[in-house]
Amino acid sequence: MFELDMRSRQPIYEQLVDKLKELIISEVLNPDEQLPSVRTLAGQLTINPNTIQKAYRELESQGYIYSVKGKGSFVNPTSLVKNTEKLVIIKKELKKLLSEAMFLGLRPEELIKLIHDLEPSKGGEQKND
Amino acid sequence: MFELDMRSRQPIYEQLVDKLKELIISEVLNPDEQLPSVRTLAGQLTINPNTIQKAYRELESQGYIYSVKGKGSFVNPTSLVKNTEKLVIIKKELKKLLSEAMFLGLRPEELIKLIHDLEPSKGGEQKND
Amino acid sequence: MFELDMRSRQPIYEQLVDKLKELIISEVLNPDEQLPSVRTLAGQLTINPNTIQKAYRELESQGYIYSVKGKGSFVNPTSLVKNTEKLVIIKKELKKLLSEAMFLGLRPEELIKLIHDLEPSKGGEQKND
Amino acid sequence: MFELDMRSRQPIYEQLVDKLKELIISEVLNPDEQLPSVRTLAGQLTINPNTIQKAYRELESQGYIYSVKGKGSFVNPTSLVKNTEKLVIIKKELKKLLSEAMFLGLRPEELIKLIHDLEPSKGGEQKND
DNA sequence: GTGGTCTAGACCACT
DNA sequence: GTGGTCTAGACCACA
Repeated sequence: MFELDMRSRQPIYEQLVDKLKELIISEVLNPDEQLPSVRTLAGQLTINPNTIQKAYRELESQGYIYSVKGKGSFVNPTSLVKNTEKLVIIKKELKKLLSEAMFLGLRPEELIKLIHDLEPSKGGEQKND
Repeated sequence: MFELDMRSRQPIYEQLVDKLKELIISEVLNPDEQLPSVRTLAGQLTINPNTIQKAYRELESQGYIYSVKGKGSFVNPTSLVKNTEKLVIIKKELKKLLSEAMFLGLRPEELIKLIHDLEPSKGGEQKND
Repeated sequence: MFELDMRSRQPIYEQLVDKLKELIISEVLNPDEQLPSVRTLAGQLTINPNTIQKAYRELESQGYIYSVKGKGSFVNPTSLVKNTEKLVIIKKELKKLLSEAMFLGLRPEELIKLIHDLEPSKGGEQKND
Repeated sequence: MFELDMRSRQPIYEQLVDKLKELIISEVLNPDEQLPSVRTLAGQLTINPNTIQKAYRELESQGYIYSVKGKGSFVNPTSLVKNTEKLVIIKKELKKLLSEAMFLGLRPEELIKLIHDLEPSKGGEQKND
């Protein structure tokens, strides 16, 4: 299910955050759906439960999920996630990446294609590599 | 010349890499032009030469510059930079950022605007905040 | 009657405590009035009786209700609730919240409005969201 | 300097977050001032460095401080902290606390006094019990 | 069973 | 030296 790269420079918990965000954004995980428990997921991925906790906590503070003691962790309804401040930051990062990509030869058409692939109508159909 | 934010979360050497990439991409620094030496740049910016070294090494491994022992570091002709493997990675990152941005409510129009801002005026006109 | 948010971060028993306090404070529940029994309330809300128990125990230790073995739980006459120690704690918390709110830009006028909203209509008129 | 209650129900790291926020809000700690290092503070308080880290990380994600690898943790300029979403939450909490306080006999005058004590002009003069 | 806190101790990345 | 990540293992609170 999850493919973690233990040798990556990117911390494991961040990889987890990214993967889970992806699943939430692409609506593979639906609002109020329960996530695997900290311990179960830790068992499956053979990593320390604390690492999963850290990822879940990060997702919670970013508004993607909520956790309830004694019950579990759940996906937040999307309406709660919207954060305008974050959008500003992301746009800045996009700008940087875009200029580098175009320098390296990314053709605008490809870019447009990339965008269309992400249109909401597609809802999780697209390949992921 | 360089404005480094010593208070930024982003490590100084990464800021340097980004700035230098920008200058190369926007062709402020031309192919085969010599970069300032590690020591002089360190002196100008009043930071540790090791930090500059690290930035130059990173740029070299990414193909943006080349170093000649005893002479200095130089900008690579752009044709050599066009690294398809790198493009694949960047496209993946773009995809991630784009889908998150759209999830958070970025309107496609804004995105198109972002792209157009970068394309025609490639000579370094655009503001960067 | 009670609207519990099963998805809230706040433990269910605490939500119960808050709701019941509200009802007592706004005098919807009058002194010496009997509260619903643990079991019936548990049945109505379809939650575990232990959770109700815990809420009642908490309210009792805070002086808002009293329990009589074999008979049930009852609202305390308000005079008994006036616990100066408790007030000290609450004032401390208020101070903390107030200073943070003002640091984040809460204007004193808004604060005054908040207070006036609570004072005159004490009978439970105000909206609670 | 810090008085931590190891027996409190409130987690240590949260107590730390509160104390540090207080110091930042009351401008005892000034913008860009360096906080004690994770290890030093851990040593002084004889608690685990990880616990300090957790507190610092929380403060960072709330915008009160920023941390730089290899350099240390620093107080953020206040302008960066302002977060409107958080204000909404705080106002809701204030409402709850206020109604409880008034039920317990807090006189409006005392409340007004509390507010005046916090006016920016006072800047950290007030007693803290 | 669930999430959450804390410790002790190791190791990495950055300056 | 600094912050940051990760593990192993203990214990608490909630349902």
